Amino acid sequence: MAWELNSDRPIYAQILEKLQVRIVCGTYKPGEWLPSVRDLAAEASVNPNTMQRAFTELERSGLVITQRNMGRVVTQDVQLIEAAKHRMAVTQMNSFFENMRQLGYSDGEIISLVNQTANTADNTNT
Amino acid sequence: MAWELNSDRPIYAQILEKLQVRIVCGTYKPGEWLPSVRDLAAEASVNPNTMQRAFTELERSGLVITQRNMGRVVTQDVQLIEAAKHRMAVTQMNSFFENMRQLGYSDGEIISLVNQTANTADNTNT
DNA sequence: TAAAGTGTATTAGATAAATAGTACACTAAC
DNA sequence: GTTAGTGTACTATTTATCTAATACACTTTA
Repeated sequence: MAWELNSDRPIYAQILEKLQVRIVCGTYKPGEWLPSVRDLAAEASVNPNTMQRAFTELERSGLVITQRNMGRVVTQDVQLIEAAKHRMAVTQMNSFFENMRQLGYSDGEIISLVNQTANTADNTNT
Repeated sequence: MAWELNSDRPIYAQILEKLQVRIVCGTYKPGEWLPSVRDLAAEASVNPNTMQRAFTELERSGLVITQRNMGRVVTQDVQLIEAAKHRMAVTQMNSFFENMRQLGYSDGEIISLVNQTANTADNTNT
């Protein structure tokens, strides 16, 4: 599983986002036990402290529940997961529109460009 | 003019992007003299060294030309500016699609959501 | 009981980024 | 010539992040 961490943002923040994505997109399923902090840190080639910090931040969203001395599980509250997914999508949408408008594109142009991009097959490997 | 710098990324990188945007969207027009490093630093509430670093990086794109001991001007090469604008738009589009797909949305759903968001009037102040 | 595996906490060191303060060489305007 | 305003360079300090290396309390399992 690729983590693809780069150095232009704090690593713990990148890990936090990736964990959120994996939960809302179903890679980690509701009620499922997560790998241990040490294992995930090794998988991501990162210090355990860094992974721990990412989880500490992730706790607050309620998407994972820590069962001390046993591990962590993904919440079984599918509505909470769906709400997080929706919230992340809205954030993506708004920042996308804001950035495109700042570049000088009208909403019509944005829609047109989105349709073009969606109809292009080879835009997944950029 | 609002700079809206936050701490989750290097400040010089954020400034660099904002300067690029201001050039491609016409806030700073072709051939126009830019404010001095010291003035811009004061305007952005940032150390002059940080603003200087942003400009040093910006030089490489060719969007601004430094005339030593006199100041900096925006390039008059409108094709270069247009190319930069297009490149930034493509980058925005691709990362947007990548992120939305990772969240589990199909291209059809993305297009639908984009249309909804564009038709919503109050999404500029989020 | 003993061992292995959890989350968690702590201390120390390394690195990058931002700030602060100062200085230099040059140009334009007075 | 003098002064003000450019870009640029330099050192030192502070802060945040990441790493490294332990250590502890607890649960599960053998």
